[in-house]
Amino acid sequence: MATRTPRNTLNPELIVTTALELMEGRGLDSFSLRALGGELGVGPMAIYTYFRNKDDLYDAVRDHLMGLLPPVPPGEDWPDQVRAVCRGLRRLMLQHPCLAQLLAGRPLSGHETARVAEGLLGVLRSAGFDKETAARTHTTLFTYVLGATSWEIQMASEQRDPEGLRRLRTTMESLSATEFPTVVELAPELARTTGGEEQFDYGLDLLIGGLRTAS
Amino acid sequence: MATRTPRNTLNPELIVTTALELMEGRGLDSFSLRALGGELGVGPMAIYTYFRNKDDLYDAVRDHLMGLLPPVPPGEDWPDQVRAVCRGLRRLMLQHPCLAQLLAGRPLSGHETARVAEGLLGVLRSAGFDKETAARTHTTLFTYVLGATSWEIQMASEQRDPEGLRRLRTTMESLSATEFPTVVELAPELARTTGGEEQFDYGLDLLIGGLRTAS
DNA sequence: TTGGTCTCCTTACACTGTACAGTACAGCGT
DNA sequence: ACGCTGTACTGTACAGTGTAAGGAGACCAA
Repeated sequence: MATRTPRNTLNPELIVTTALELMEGRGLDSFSLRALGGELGVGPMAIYTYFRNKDDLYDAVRDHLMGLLPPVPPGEDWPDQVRAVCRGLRRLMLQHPCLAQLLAGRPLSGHETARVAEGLLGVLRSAGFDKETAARTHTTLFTYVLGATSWEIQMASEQRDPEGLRRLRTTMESLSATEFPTVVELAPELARTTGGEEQFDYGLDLLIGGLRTAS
Repeated sequence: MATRTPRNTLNPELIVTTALELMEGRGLDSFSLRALGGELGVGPMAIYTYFRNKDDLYDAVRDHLMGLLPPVPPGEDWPDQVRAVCRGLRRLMLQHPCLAQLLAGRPLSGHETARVAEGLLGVLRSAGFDKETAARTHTTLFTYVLGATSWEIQMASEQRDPEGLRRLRTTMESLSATEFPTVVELAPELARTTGGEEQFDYGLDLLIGGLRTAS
């Protein structure tokens, strides 16, 4: 008991931001309470003073990240506003890859998350959509962004990893051109459309186009 | 060493099907190689004779599940065929909830997975889409189904769990009606649109509608 | 009979989240 | 100034995890 860490070195905000740094630095999979405690100069159990368990900490980090989303730009027509919100969420997920896993693994909660939902729902209601259509559209857009961007992130990380790249190649080469002619024929296009803003906007514009003609 | 398990009790197919049963029974999160070995009457390390590691086993289970997807129904127009493929994948994910996590966590690979891609790409090419549009549309549809159905599964499991239900309620009640008027106003609709075939088809038809007008 | 290969076993290591109990300190009412 | 209580953090321990390393028995070819 020679050196004892002073009192009140910890608080929820510090824990969340430090946890976020670790998640982004070494990846969410190798994030552990022991590593977090080590970074904070504290034992792993100290975290439990502020969070009930690891999942609660995950929720807090997720909500913190959602707080970084800019508000909806005013004064544009609704398709541009919808585009802005969806692109913003995609950008945020790309800048913080752990956000994709945090969003996929647990149900939504938190103040900042509600703020984001409020923004998108407000746009849709102002555009004249009735309650049910606004809710349906919100869920559709959100799940599209989630699925498309998660996929993009995963593919990008697979292509960064040499082992993953080798796996992709051998997978492609093992496909018989007689059994899967279309896949083999479209291999270059498929490789090109596994991510990128262009691919994201393509699907987003399909949704918005469908919304336009439906209303 | 009184009783020794006989030789050749194991093979990849048996391991995959047994692993699948365990994942569906107790959930993918609590699946472990020790539990799998126990179910097979074998030590955990025996699995490594047939799979390089746990992720390789995941890939095999995923591909096995993809093999359960029925082929594309012939003789219909392309929107109905696209609907059939997407609905089929959703149904499969709902019947085997672990499939969602297996699809989200690792890149695609495997023979049966390629078969599914071949089916959808073939529909799109036959419908007259050019190579690039077919590839883009394929990726868009796939990521939409993945995101929407993963979300649906997660919300359903949250609503089954009493603790999760309580969490959802308190989250909703904690939202100030003055700060988040639209979210509070649309709470009933949002709760209704977190899943279900109707919600899934709504988004799917937006995409197909967008495709129709775009071409 | 010998040698090799295949299949499964045992042991061990470095981790994980977290339950439980203990300890030092701050601020309180008396 | 005293003792009490609550807070913040520590230490230890438990039940798990994936998997690396090496060993042992069974089969088969020579």
